Amino acid sequence: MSETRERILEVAMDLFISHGYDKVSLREIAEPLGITKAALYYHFSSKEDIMKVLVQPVYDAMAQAAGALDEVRDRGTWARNIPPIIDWILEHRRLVELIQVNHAALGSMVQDWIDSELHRSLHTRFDEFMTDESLSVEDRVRVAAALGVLAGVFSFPGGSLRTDIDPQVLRPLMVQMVGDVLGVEVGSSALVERTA
Amino acid sequence: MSETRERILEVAMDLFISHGYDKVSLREIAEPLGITKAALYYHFSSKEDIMKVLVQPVYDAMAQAAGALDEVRDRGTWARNIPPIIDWILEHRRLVELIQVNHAALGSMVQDWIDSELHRSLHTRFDEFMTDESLSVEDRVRVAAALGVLAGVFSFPGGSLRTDIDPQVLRPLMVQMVGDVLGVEVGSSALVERTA
DNA sequence: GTCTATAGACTGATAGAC
DNA sequence: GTCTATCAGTCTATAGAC
Repeated sequence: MSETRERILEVAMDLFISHGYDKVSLREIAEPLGITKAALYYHFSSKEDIMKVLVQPVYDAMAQAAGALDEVRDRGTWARNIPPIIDWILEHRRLVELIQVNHAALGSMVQDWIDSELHRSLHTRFDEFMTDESLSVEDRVRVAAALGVLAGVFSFPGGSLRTDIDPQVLRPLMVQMVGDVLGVEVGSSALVERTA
Repeated sequence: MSETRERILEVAMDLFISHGYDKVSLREIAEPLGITKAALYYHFSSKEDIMKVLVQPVYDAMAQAAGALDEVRDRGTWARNIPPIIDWILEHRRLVELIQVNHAALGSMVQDWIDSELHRSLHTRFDEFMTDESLSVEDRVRVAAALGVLAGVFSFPGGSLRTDIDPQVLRPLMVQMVGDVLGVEVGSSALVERTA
């Protein structure tokens, strides 16, 4: 892959996080790279395309995670799949930030993407889960809250948590907290369901 | 307060949540009200002013909460103050959504507001908290995660949780989950203390 | 691969009539 | 309080030279 293309993605990632997708112009992305905005169109078909390429890994990961969680919907299964998810998040902190900050911008983009590709099935799957009457309200709310924990750690005002804290310290804490919220033991080795 | 002004705020709230602040034009706000965008400027000094008026209650509430939490920084104190916060959130779900969705847009606005008013002290207070070395990393992370729980319940993809679930059902669940994350008992005893 | 130049559209905001 | 008309600015995207 082209060297310039990579650098465009890096600069775009930084600016989309710090200023937000909508506020960033193509001129602002091109300038620090020493090129003009017109040159960007050689590497990407549109501004939205840049964002799409950036967040693609997230949807890939979500599709994979959703697939794993699809078959059995009990807390034990969730618990088993959580540590890898947390690892993924810790390795892609910037990506989590990108999505968190650009909630609104991504919202309208996904509306368009949803008509094609796997986004449709992914969106449907999450929606089905949250409206699945065979699951208790408590279970569904707790899953949403667990995702809130994972996202919240990186979106706290001030941002000091994002940068200052060692991932090695953060990981066991996150595992513990998600376990607390889901009401299950999510040990690195032992996976014992906590019967309430 | 003017009737039209109220209706402008309602329409703006809806649109800012569903499409995002940046994507909503003044024309789109005025049209459903049967007026032109120029008329908006009689009621508000700018587009940003509309947003500012909408989110003002949040900062007021945050300032109040921060004041209460300022004096004693132990988990017991946090626990005692959580139920009222949850009540506030449940009564202002739309407002939480508004902030959640427009993270990026609000970010750059707050940058400007911070030079004046109480926003500066509020921002400083949160930042101090998160970098306070006298608190353990675990405590700080858990507080951030607890906020993630509160926000996460309302920002889950699909939005079914936002609308479908009865606040009366949600409240004890949220109290329980925040307690789980903070590692404290936020039981019914604390609820009784609450002044309705 | 990158440039200059420009099209084409939309936006927030203001001026002034009623 | 609301209107019409308009300004000045910004943006994405394209055309075509090099």
